Amino acid sequence: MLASAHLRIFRLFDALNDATLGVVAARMHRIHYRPGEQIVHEGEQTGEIFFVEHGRVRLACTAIDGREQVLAMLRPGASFNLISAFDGQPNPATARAMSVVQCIVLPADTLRTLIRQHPELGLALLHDMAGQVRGLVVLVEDLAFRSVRERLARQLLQDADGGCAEATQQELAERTGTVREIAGRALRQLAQEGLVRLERGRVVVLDPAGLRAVIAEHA
Amino acid sequence: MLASAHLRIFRLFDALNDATLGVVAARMHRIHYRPGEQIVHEGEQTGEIFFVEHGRVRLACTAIDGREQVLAMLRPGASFNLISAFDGQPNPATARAMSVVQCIVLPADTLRTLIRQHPELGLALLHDMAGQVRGLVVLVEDLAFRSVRERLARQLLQDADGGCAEATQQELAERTGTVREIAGRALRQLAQEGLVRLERGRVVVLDPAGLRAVIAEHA
DNA sequence: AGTCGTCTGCGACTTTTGTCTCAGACCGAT
DNA sequence: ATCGGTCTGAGACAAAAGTCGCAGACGACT
Repeated sequence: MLASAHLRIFRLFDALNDATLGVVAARMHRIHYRPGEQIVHEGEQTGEIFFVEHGRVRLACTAIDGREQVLAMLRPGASFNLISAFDGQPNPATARAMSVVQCIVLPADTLRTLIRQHPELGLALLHDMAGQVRGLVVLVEDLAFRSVRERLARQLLQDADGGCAEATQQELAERTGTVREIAGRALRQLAQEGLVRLERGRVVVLDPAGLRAVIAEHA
Repeated sequence: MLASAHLRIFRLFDALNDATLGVVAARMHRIHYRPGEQIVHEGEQTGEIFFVEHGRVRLACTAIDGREQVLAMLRPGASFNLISAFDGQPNPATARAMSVVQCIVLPADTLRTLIRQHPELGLALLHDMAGQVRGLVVLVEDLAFRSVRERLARQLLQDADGGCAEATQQELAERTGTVREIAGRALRQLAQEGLVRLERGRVVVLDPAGLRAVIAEHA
């Protein structure tokens, strides 16, 4: 059984007291996913809201030819499927577990009634969703204005916790909106310039300042 | 003075009764803008929420080199600056009047207190914002997967109320995320194929079905 | 009617990105 | 140790997008 304490890692619920949260917890259940497993599929409509407890979840949309564009990488504490839950339309993106993932699931109508009782929760969600919009705007700017090289540099900086980004070139390509070969080329060039070192399944960032310069150079 | 009736065109306020709406109306004021005038600037933070009463408003973000990427074209009934209002961060986009525009402005904190009193309003806003997210995801898919030709075809279809799109090639280029020359080329090709006719400041759509075929051809 | 600014047409050229193809390297499992 | 799958390096080529430069056309305004 889920206890209210489990939900405290989600700032969204800060506005609710323990009693209320306990009632909510009773309506939720926990699901586990294996790496690579799809959690929600583009086009389907589940009517449920997911909260990431452990692991990494990738939100991406798929083209007809199979290419994928990553919209966001979610960490514990984040939620997804909100959009579909609030406008009732099919989900615009696919969510996939990129590691062992543990999620908590809440029916959308439970959340709606909860908002009616606790308007603060609605405000928190609006705050949350505003962040999502912001992230998408940044992505649009990236795709519209910047070269693969620049996008890659950004991605590496953002992705490199503790000096190295744990991702294959294929994965980096999808996150930056291009294909493996192009990402590989750009990475090799960055490596030649001494900014990164390439290893199998990871990229070690040697010179963060240099990468930041790459991003700015286009100006 | 603003009357509550003026606010009824915004579905957002459906949940409020006339008395409440009257109180809200007292807090709002109306502003007019000339074509081309900037309403909110990227990076600034106004703490106000705008509702479009009349005219067309363009939301766009600007690159360092001056190129613009249009995020959305707003019609009467739409709102903007919500994101900045709810997370307190600077506005990610510039809003510009593309015609004579009349807006109603509401302080963000008034809206917040209003949501606390009427949670339904929060739900309505969440619904609204979900639509915004959806629009951005579509834009990202467009930029990532489709060619200029295809994006242009989409834009023309979506834009052509009553058979013709009233926009310069420059404007169409910005909406489709490219430059004037490229958009011009693609348009001339579409014209040669008999799908559209080019005129000064407008594009007449001759064959909507043909345009839809253009969008699908890439598959 | 003339002038100015905006809008358009269009060609030559460069750069960037994407496609195709193959070979070698690495890793885990048998 | 060998095998198969995944990951990577790399080159040739094609296509798309962007840049530059310029000329003409149209409209608004004086």
